Amino acid sequence: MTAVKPSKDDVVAAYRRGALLAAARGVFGANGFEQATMDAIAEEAGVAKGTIYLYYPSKQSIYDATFAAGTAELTRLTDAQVEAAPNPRSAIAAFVQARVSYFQEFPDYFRMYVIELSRIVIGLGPRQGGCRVAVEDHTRALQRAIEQAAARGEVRAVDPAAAALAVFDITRGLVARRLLTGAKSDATRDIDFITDLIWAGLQPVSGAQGHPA
Amino acid sequence: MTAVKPSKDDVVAAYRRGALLAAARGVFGANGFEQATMDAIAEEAGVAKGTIYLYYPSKQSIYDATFAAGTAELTRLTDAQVEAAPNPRSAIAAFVQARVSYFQEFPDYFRMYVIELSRIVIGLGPRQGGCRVAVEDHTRALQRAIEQAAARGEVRAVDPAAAALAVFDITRGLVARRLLTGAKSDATRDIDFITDLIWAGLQPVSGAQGHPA
DNA sequence: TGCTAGAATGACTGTTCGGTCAGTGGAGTG
DNA sequence: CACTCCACTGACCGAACAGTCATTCTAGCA
Repeated sequence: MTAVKPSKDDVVAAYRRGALLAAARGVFGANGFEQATMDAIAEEAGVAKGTIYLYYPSKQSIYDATFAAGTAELTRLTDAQVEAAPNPRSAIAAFVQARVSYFQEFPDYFRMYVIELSRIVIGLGPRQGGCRVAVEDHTRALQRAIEQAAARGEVRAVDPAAAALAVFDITRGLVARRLLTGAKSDATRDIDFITDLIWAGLQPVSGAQGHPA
Repeated sequence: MTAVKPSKDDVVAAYRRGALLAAARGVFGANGFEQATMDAIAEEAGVAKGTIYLYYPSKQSIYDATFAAGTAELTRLTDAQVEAAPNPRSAIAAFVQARVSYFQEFPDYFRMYVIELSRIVIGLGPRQGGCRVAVEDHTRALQRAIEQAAARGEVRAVDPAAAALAVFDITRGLVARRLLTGAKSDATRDIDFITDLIWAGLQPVSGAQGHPA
């Protein structure tokens, strides 16, 4: 509400915060939360350790800020692409495409993301709720697309959440494998494979009844 | 080669090792490698910390032993179920079923497993190769089943490895979600959903050409 | 029962790392 | 130029923890 004009100091502070976040993403991505040290982040950012504490009160807080920044951007991009898709099949493709390319652009964020997902499973995530919501957020647009398609009879009457999560899981696995093998190749083939597999899997009629002997 | 009869001491030692492994699984599963402490494992096992070092030379080594034990068992069970399946569709169902039930029985192992997979992505896994192989091992039987089905024309000519990994990924996600929500309900519905989705997705004819407008 | 080997113990050590704060230097001001 | 202010620094502190080892306990034997 109070519309203060950003002073020079504010701008400098914002810049510093951004630089710290980028450094933190590199260090956290390369080492995970526990193995990452504040000294390493400081060195990466080219400042003294104490300086970080002028901008973030704790290791956890800079971690959270780093993760949240990436998550917000990823969600924004994914949703935009999915919602711009002209039809359900394209929506699936768009979902996979958006995430693969974002993760490929920021592999350090992807590493943080993967670790965070596994921390949730353990139950010691940073505020257990925080990231659960993120997964649901990331999945929501796709889920809605599938829901609508089901309503229009373009796909089987499946649980849209389960189907969306399946795409989510496969995509995550794909990105992980591409990152590991250092795949620089175009991801189009992989994305098409996933899209085909799921789209075919969701078709109304065929296949589902093949439970012989 | 040297067939020594197991002495009483050997038996006691084996028992002790087993107890330590079970305690370690609980602690590592609940905390992850870094957060887990040798003191906690010792307490869980009801021995003094020094005792652990009589059986395992380091924290890393007891971790590795714990993880390897679970992995070997999981692989054995999965392969057995998949190979016993009478047809490809059942093979997929068997794969998912075997893993869901094993993970459900040993949630602590599942937590270690998930963390280990994410460590690989970071690149600082325990012997980077160690677990890569595990994923391939776990996937191999299913992959072969899909391969054969493709050869017989029962499914589309897909990349069997990619298809198997897709099932792998979805299954992992399913287990994670069930663990999180504390789902005690029968997993049959979920397993059927995955099986239907993938089996339909692999069908020879239909679906794949739905790229309108 | 007394003796002994070696299993088990847990206090201790060295190190690592998150977080602190007294001190410094340089930009802004009059 | 002198003075002030504060962003920045990095040596330091205390806690946590892997791993050690001198000591204690105990099972098995004579």
